[in-house]
Amino acid sequence: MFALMDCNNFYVSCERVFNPALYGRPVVVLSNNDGCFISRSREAKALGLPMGAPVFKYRELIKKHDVAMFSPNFPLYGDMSSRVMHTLGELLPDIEIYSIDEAFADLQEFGRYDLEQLAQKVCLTIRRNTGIPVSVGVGPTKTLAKAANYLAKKDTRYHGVCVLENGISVREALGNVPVEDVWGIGRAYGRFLRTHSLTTALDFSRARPAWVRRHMHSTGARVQQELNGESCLALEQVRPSKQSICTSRSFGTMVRTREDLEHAVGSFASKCALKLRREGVYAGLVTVFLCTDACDRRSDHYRESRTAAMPFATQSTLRIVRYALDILKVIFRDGYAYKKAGVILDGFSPAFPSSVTPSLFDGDGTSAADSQALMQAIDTINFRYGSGTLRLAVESQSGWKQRQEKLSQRYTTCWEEIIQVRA
DNA sequence: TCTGGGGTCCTAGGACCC
DNA sequence: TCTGGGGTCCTAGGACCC
Repeated sequence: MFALMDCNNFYVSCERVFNPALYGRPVVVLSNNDGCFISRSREAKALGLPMGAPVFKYRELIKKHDVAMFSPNFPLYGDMSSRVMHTLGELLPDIEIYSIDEAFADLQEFGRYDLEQLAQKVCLTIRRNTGIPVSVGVGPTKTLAKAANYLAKKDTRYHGVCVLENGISVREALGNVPVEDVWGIGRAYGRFLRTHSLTTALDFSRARPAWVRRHMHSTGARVQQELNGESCLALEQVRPSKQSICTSRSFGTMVRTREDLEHAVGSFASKCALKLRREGVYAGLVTVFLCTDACDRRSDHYRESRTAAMPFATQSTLRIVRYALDILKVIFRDGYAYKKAGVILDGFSPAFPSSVTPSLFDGDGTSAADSQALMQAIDTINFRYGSGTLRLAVESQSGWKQRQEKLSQRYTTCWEEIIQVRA
């Protein structure tokens, strides 16, 4: 059996832990740039604020019901996530951290336990240790555990825990899961399946396997097998290393000059290089993209991206930023109001020096080893004294700031912003 | 008249996830 | 005025190899 633990409206719950006045009130957390809703409390959902909807369309409703809004505070959510996962790992030793707010657990060694009780213990302990409310779904496959979790959250009768153990309870439950909400199906396939009168997870599980494979390929076939109790997806306890790394942002106000875009793209490239070093891999390709506002119907649009192959794979901020800025020179067009830009790294090699061949004719005077030591020194200083303590001149926020008007404190990761308690 | 068979690698596009 | 950011996997098709 597998369990899936999922935090309830995680980002909102993180804000509430440090601001108890928010309990019982409608609360939302916004996307970067304060653009749309990415986490909603139960009260906010009840008001009809949809996931992913732009904030400006709901101004009146927000004002009328005094909805509390927050800019996203990822340092806080990341730290709270690791606390939740730590507690979960103490209760259930074999876990796969699937996302910032979800983890699977293999329950093989709990064969003789009452799984319902075990799941309840998980909820209570995580709530007590971290303040974060969670739901737990249990089933014979990961996909069924996901479906169980969906029901645990959706249907209040389950009180946050749903265990699908025998064939009958599985079938009953799957009849209550809309087909597009099955893990791995999604909106597009959901629409397609509905045109063939397959509206629930149960309908889909009973469709002809050959038909499913023809229209939804191997992925769809696997989803169906998993729904029918045949486990195809194992617990992945070691996270596979990343294949690409991306840093991109929308701008708070339009960016028009090349200089301002250089500040943005330089900052994104530098951030990518840092992520690359944390991942422990070397990038061979740099991509830069930029675009005007796709939602703006009055102005001309321009979007372009270009990829450059670097002469050898690197982790160096200096090199990666230089290549990114070179690409920007090529794709930048004067006269447009840019809304968004980003940098992507891929073409990874695992480790230096075994699989990275340095260039014999590399002309910038720094050996790979020197640049390695330099990056390490910069990272150490920035870790100790705060990110951005040492940075390139081009990394600057001038001209491309994001909107971030409702930011809460970094209560758990920054001494200056630690919570204050009055006696 | 008539033109094989078996591969690999890469990319773009479309789907999915959180 | 105003619409996020960061990932994965799969397939088809083209270019190339012998």
